[in-house]
Amino acid sequence: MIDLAKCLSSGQVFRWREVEPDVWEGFDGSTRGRFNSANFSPPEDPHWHRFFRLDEPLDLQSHLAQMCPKFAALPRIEGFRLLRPSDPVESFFSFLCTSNNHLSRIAKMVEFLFSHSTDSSPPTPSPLQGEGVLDAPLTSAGGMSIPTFTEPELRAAGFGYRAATIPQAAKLLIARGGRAYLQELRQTSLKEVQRELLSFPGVGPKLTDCIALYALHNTEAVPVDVHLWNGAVDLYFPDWRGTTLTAKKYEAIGDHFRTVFGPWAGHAHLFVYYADLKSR
DNA sequence: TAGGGACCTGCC
DNA sequence: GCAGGTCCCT
Repeated sequence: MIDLAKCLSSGQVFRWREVEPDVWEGFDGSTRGRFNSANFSPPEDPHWHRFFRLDEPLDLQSHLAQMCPKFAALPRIEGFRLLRPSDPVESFFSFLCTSNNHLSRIAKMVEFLFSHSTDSSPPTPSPLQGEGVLDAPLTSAGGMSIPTFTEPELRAAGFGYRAATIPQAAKLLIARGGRAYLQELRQTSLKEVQRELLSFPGVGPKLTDCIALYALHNTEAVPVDVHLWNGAVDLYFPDWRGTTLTAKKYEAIGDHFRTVFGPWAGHAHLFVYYADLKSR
């Protein structure tokens, strides 16, 4: 059993809305979805099979608890799963919107970036169709473009100080090969990925690991935000209670998760993160 | 290395 | 005031 609402509203993906009670609508890349969250079972389609990671244990939390007794102390989070978004460009820019930000505003910003770039929307002229746009034009063949808005446009749309970094990051991404560059990074070690992503403006250690985990499917990545910090301190680093997160500690937390959970570190992080998110 | 402050906007 | 950080400067 998958808790669809929990999965889609937990900050892994940002393009889904509950359009009426128990009905969730949104996009993964250029693929549209409309699902009922009451008694949800994913469609047989290979696309959604990958998105919901159905080749992985259904009771993920128990699977992880077997690797770590302390992890078993977490409250039960029913039906929760790590998602596997298909389009690295979508995830890349989505997480660029998340720094020091709230879920509700993130969703609006992500919608602004991508609302014109899916094959279901009418091919109205938009800044996305300007120069620098990669991949297919906005046709029924699908394929999402790279957002190439300018800073004033994003300022006007309420992006705040991220209005400066997002166009810069887009330029750099395009210069490095765009979507193909990100897809190549899927075959690259986490260390190397971190080095690459950290060189983007507006991308620090936390966003680096978010992009590694969700855009690149590197499940060794452990994004340490305030919630994961709280949870990790409670669970594994009680001596650090009352101290602040530094670069050293950031690294140590990720290393600990990787030591204990190996390639399931990213999955484990999600439960620790979510448990703290809901407890405060 | 660690600590402190600014930064857009919106909600508590 | 502070938030699901980053960047810049002591």
